[in-house]
Amino acid sequence: MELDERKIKILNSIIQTYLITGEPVGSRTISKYTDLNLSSATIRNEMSDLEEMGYIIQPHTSAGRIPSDKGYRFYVDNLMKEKVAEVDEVKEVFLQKADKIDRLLKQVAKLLAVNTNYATMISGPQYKRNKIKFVQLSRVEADQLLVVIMIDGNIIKNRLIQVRQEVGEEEVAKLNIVLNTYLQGLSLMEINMELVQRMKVQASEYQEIIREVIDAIAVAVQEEDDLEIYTSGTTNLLSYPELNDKEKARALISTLEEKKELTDLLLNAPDDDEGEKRGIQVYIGSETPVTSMKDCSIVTATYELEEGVQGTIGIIGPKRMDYKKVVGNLQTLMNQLDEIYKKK
Amino acid sequence: MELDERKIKILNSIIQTYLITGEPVGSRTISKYTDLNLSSATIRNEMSDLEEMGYIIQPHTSAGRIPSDKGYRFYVDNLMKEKVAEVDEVKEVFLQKADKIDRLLKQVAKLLAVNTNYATMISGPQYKRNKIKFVQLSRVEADQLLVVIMIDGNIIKNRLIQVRQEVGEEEVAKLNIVLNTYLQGLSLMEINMELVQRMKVQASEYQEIIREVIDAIAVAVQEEDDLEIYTSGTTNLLSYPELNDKEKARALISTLEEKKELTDLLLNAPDDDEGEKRGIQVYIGSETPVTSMKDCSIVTATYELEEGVQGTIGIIGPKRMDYKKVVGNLQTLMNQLDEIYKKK
DNA sequence: ATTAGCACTCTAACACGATGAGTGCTAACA
DNA sequence: TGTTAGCACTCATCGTGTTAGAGTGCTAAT
Repeated sequence: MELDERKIKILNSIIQTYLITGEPVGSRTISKYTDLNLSSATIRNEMSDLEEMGYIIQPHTSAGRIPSDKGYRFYVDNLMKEKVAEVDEVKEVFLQKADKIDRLLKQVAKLLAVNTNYATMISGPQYKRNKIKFVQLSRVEADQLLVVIMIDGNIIKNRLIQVRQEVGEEEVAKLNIVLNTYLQGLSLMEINMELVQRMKVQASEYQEIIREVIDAIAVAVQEEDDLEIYTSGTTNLLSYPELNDKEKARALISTLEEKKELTDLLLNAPDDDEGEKRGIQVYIGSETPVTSMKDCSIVTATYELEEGVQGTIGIIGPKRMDYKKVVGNLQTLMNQLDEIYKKK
Repeated sequence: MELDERKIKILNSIIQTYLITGEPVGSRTISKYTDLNLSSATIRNEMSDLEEMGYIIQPHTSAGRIPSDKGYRFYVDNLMKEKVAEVDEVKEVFLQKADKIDRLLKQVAKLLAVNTNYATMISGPQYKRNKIKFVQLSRVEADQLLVVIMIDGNIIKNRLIQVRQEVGEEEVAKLNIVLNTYLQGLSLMEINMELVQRMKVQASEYQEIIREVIDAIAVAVQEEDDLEIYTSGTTNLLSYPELNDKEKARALISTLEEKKELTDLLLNAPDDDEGEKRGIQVYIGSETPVTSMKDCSIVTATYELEEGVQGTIGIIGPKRMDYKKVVGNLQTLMNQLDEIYKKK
């Protein structure tokens, strides 16, 4: 059987209506509120076909139809014309220029959650590919040093290290010079053992400290489990009747709170492909890798602050989420980010 | 009417039973499972009295009784003998010695949530009374400086500042000396204008930078809105039937997510009074200052890591929460904290 | 190919009665 | 005077039966 023009129109109608009402839609509704001028009986036949083809589902014998995952997928891929989003507020928020990046991310998450009325999550940027801007060693106590590492993108990490031998101010100053001469401008991957050896030679009796510092840098920069994920609006999900199985809702919000499971989702996001849809990905129902979200849909987008500093934003809602709006929102958000961070 | 020995025993029985079952308890249950050897009829009379006195409530005519807020209050104040908690795991967690304090707090929150099956919240420590351990100024770009501030308790704050005039490495070194000579060992309150003036004189043409740095310190140290609050186990609350009004549950979890409203609760916690109950506070039902938690009880405790570095932990559960266990848990937790941080 | 009409199915909503837990009251008892 | 047995009463809960309405699938007519 083929998906002809008319079937597509009907399918679109069904999905549109369902997105708004959240209730199964019947043949009569479609017949009345479409410009096709067909009787409900005809629609019924078409719907029967659509069901057979797997685009829609009947929850029970005498109910209307609701879109299946396949139906939503078709909608997202072919029928949806993106809305130009009305998120001008975004700009406002960014102009406050939150200096600390995590605060910014929290704001974005919240803004999106309020705007869309879905749950949002956002992962902090990954630094791995980044270069060390400078390293600063300071003496706290005789046997305690503070390492401050600044990475491209003005991200600052601190690390406190204990050393066995005592060090004085002058040595610290000397070490600072060594460290910066060798490390500045390097990414973590570029720090190899040969380099470390050379540094150790330079540091003469303070080899151990060099080793400690390198370790600290590695930990601070890599810090896989430091992947911060901020969520917002999780309780929005409680207001969608299709998710009101209590146990499921609980599991869902729990995953959002735990955050562990979300990492996969956010890290495996596709790269920014710079096309119209720039790294925007839609998971529908069982397409998502997280089991507790089988009844939801997730839209993710990859943002990039500066070269190589990138993270992911995700929006979680019911399968009948307003895909247009969500995608639109994300798109403008990405643009805003570009505008502010890249053109700066 | 007086609350005699027998009435107290009965009240205690009712509360105990209700804590376990979560269902209204009837006269017959008490008569059977108490060593008072009284018939249900007698119990009924007594219960009638207790109701009149306001300690218990009848949800509807033909149901058993449940404790009122007043009843719980009496229980907490007079009847409860604290359980010695079985939170030896706490020690384990602490020994991992999470170097970053916020990670530690998250762990504690989670541990408590898992242990008690209630929701927990924990506020990061307040630094206000703390002394500056050292200040470190570093040159990032010609017109961009990084201020690293370390406070007692090894808490590190970073601040990036823009300056109008350009500064070279030597000036930064000089400024560092000035800053540390004047500021080391001072608390924010002790930095007065006179001191700032003296520093400015020393810094000669770099007065502006001194001002900027002081500002940065003030912001970084004070940072009221930076009060981090971590929550955990919020979804635990969904499993208590008495909180399953959907709208209420939503509001409740929402407050926990928003965190704004929690600040009052956590900041106004009473000081550590070093007695047996060391700063542990119990809010029952309508006693709490947060409206969405009218149907819950909250237990808060104040912890202190080092002199002056203190914050608050809160546990939120249904009114029939296991007060003994919660208070016990918090108490051992406090002790552990003391042991590890103070005796060090 | 489309449509009107009809029989059929299924859910949601409501009423009804049975059940049982629990109470309050009264009268008898120690 | 305190305690208890007994009984009538209340009320939430649960299962059942009924009804209304929405929606379908099929068939026959257009």
